Amino acid sequence: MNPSEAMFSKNAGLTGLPGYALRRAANAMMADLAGRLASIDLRISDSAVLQVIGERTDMTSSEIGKVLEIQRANMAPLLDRLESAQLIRREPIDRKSQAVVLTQHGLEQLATIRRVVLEFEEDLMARIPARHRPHFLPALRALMD
Amino acid sequence: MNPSEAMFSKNAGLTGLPGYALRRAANAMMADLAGRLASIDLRISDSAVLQVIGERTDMTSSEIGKVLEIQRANMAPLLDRLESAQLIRREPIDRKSQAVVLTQHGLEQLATIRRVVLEFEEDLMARIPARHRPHFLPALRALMD
DNA sequence: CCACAATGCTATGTAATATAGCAAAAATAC
DNA sequence: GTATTTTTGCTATATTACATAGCATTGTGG
Repeated sequence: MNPSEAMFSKNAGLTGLPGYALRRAANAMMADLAGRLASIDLRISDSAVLQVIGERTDMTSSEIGKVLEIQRANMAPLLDRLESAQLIRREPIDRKSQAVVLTQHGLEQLATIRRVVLEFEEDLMARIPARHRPHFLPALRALMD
Repeated sequence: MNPSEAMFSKNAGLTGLPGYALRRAANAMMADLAGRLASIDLRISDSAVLQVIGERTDMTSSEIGKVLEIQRANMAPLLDRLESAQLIRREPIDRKSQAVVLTQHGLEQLATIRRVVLEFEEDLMARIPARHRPHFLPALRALMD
């Protein structure tokens, strides 16, 4: 079934449309992941930030933002939150920039995050029938730019 | 590349994770569609509601909500907005329920919506490499429930 | 008939994302 | 080396989707 078939057949409703299905699947996935992260008091975007600064210790706020497509304006309160929770520290690089680095507690939480996220990702893939599975990520990446 | 490979290789960053890629793809898609619908002053969820009541003229607010997974509480302001825009009317069924029906203007807008959405869906599918394309919707539907 | 469920709704909160603007510092162009 | 432009980090605020709690009324099944 292609989009125009889906639009004019009332069988599947809007769920026959890939764009609509994409939205619904993403919502369900986000709710699932948010639930899993709630137990460690983190939001989805918090965990994404912690994951990227887990690799490098010299990333600035705007670099993190570029990687995750989070705008500078939104990074500020996000990092404030992580700093209040003692998960990160801001360390001056020069008089303008600052590195965002994990604290000890942040490093410990990151281990948990990695476990939770990995399990989540595996559960997600497991729900996709095997023959479609290898095509899923490549298709998404084509849509991401 | 499977999730655990992706989590511990810094090549792809988080975009190697299907869940993260799903979120990013959905965001990009939503922004695109929202932009296309902005020209006719509609939100994505507005257009979804108009599309479902285009098929039947006897749906109540809560039935629409069930189909689209929009909660009753959120249907009220949404329908208010569509009613102010003269796109729908609420017609009493009994003293409790009411049918949500398209006005003449709503019917005209629906034609535009269908055109815009169909074009959007086709553009979306066109961005996915052909070999992955047939697997995309089935995979998403497996994740939706 | 009466307990229970459904309907439509208000009020409110949360999360992700967006825009506009700003001061200071750094990078660059000349 | 000074001048212009860009970058950085930030505040304030708005938008959109979605969530929870509660409520009065009405319909329905035992």
